[in-house]
Order: sequence, then structure tokens, then C-alpha cells
Amino acid sequence: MGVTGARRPGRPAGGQLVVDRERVLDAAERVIAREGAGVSIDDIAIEAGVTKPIVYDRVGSRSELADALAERLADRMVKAAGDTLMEGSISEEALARFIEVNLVTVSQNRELFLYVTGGSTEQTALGRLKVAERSIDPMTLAIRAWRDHFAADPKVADTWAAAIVGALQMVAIWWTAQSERPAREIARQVADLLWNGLPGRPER
Amino acid sequence: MGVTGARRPGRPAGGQLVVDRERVLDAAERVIAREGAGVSIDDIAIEAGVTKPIVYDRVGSRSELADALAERLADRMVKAAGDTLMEGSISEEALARFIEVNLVTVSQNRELFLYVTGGSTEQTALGRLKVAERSIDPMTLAIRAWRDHFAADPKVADTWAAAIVGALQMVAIWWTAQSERPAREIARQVADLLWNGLPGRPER
DNA sequence: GGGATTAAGTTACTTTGAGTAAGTAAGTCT
DNA sequence: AGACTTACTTACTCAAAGTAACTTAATCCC
Repeated sequence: MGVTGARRPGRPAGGQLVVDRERVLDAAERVIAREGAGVSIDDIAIEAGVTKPIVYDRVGSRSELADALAERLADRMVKAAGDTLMEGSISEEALARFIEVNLVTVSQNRELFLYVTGGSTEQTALGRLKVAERSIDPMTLAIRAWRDHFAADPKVADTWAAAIVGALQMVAIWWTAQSERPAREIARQVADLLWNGLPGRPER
Repeated sequence: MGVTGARRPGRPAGGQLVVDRERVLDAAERVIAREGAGVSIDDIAIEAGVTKPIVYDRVGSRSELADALAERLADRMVKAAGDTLMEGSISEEALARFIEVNLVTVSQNRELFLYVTGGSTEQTALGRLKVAERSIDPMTLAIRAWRDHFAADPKVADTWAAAIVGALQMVAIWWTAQSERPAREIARQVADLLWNGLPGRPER
């Protein structure tokens, strides 16, 4: 049959890709969400309706897959956080909302989050760093701009960004592994720490 | 030859173990420090002077190995931090010293740190949580005791502990992956954040 | 003192999953 | 029509986790 749509094996020259990179990543997300972070490349290929070499062609290696998924998740979180954290307007309440959105987004993408923060065997936790960079960079910029705005030394920005991203990641993991406690409560507590510091507000 | 020391294969009944659990873990640390976090169980067995099944017998599985090494590292860090973080005596300077000791300890055990925070493929980042627990628990106790002492609400202790441990871990990874910047500087910046909060000290 | 027993190992396997090489069908170009 | 190209597949290799089954030396007991 010359039906152009139903061809399967052995493919054309000027033909379009059946599954492009995005579709592979979509499939990876779906199967990770469903089966957990322990999925194999084969599982992902099957979910995408292709075979393993296609996944390697589109994505690269396993760790590149993790990186790509991490980028997507980080972007999703940045987007979800929206403008809760814009320069001049920052406040403890805004920070709490930002953190809450982060927690909720993580809980909505729990397995994916565990997958990308789980690291990639070989390069271990350096993968986790790479994951975080996508979050650290915007955070660095936000802090720097904001400190500039208040004439405070912006040199601390990158260190602070790493610390804050690390705190949020760990709280997210810890929280999702726990029996239910409202995200808002946790977010407020973390915001309290990050805004007022360990000694707490001057008077209370 | 009845030389009791030189026996190798096939071993006795009432005899002592040639390598106990501790020796296996020691060997694992050595080979990880030398070869990086990508070592196999076989590599560890060889370093310990035995074969793979012995490692499994003494330690359990690969993830149990990671857990055990994590406990050791966490204990080492708690010990190294010593009494920098004792209840009543806490201050921004004490906190900075505590953080600096943490950073230095991590850099002295870099590959091991990457190994244990790298997670264990299967259970991914939940392993990282388990790693952290050993650090979170003492931190929780310290914070709770300290807040009690100042009549502040101690309910935030566990959340804060998770946040702080996460911040320290991420800063440590980020810092060790960087070109040289003195640990003391980084520690002071993190202490500044955790003590004074994002807006900074009242006057400055 | 000489078997049965048992502890402490080893060798040799199975299994799983990452990554790749080589083949094959459907189209395009001339 | 035949040469070429592209988009895939099948079928492998290789490494590493985990396990089963065997081997040897000491001890126990009579």
C-alpha cells in the first residue's frame, strides 16, 4: 500500500522525523511519571514508539537526557514562579509564595524531580549541580539586581543563590517524602528563615 | 605448612573474618578517593583484597554501601564541626565557623561526598535524603533546643534543618566545582544569609 | 586419629541495561 | 532504472550488579 502515513520500518529521504527530540523527552517524562525514576532507555524508547538507537540519536546519552529533562523542569518551575520574585517588589510574603509555588511544582512532578536530582551514576552529584544551574542562574540575577537596587554588596549573589536553591531542593525532597503537611505552612517557615535569619525577627 | 597466617582460599570454622565490614568500608573509601565516584563493587572488593560476594555479605547491596558511607561521612562532619554549634553559645561567627568546617571537610572528602550525594540509580534522590538525615537530625535537635532556649517556636526546627542542610550541601558541591575561592569567604557569606536573612542586617 | 560439620572463601554464572554496528526499506535525484 | 540518502530496525558488545554452587581449612566429637 502506498499509504504515506502507515509506513513503519525503513524510511524515506526527504521524509519528516516520526519522533523528534521533543517527543522523546515528552515520552521520557510520561514513563518516568508513571513508572518512577528507575526507567531504562528502552522503556523510554518503547513509550515513544521507537527503538533505543533513536533515543540516542535524538537525545545523546543517558546523562544528556537527564540534563535535558532537568532544563525543562527548571524552566517549568521558573515559569510557574512567574513574577513572584521580581526585583523591587520582593518581600517576605512574595518569597513565601515563590517557595510555595516551587514546592507545589515539585510535588506535581515528583518522579521527574527525583530522576533529575538523582544524578547520573557516573558523574554523580555534579549532574545535580548542572540541574541546579538552570535555577541558580536566574536566582543569582534576581539577587544581584535586588541587592544592587538596595545598594548592598551584590558579590554574595552567586553564593546565596546556590544556598537558596539547595535549601529549596532539600526541603522539597524532604517534604514530598513526608506524610502530608500543607505546602503553605512549609513555605512560610522556609521564607521566615531566609528572610529573617536564624535569630528570627527582632521583636515577635 | 601449618602456618596459620598464610592461608588464602577456602577458610576455617572458628576462624576470624579476614575483612570485616569496617575494612570493606575503609577500602571503599580509599578506592573512591583514588578513582572517583564511578567505582564498581569489584573495584572495592579488589581494594579490600577479597572478592565481590564478600562485599555483598558484609555490606549488603550497592545502595546499602552508599548509605553506610554516607553515615560515616555525616558522622565525620558532625564530629569535625564539634561544638561550634552548641546551644546557648550560638552566634553569627560560630555559624560561620561551623559552615567553614563543613566546607573544608567536604573538600577533604570530595569524591566520597560526590559518591554518597550522587544517589543510587534506582532509588535516586531518596538516597540523598537518607544521606542528609544523619545531618538533619542533629541539626533539628540543635535548632529546637536553641529556639526553646530563646522562647521561640521550636516547631520550625525540622523544616529549618532540612533547608540548612540542603543549602550547605549545594554550596559545598557548587564550591568544590569552582576555581579556588577561600572557604572562609564562602562560609561567611552563607552565614550572613542564614543569620541575617535576605534583606541583610538592619543597618550596614 | 578420622570422619561429619561448619565457617569463610572462591569461581563461575545469570541478568540487566547502556551504548553501538551493521543492515534494510522507502523514498528522492538524474 | 539505477545510485544515493534517510530514517529507522535488528542484533550485537560490554560492563557491572547480584547470586548459586563449589572448595578448603579448621574444629567438634567419639
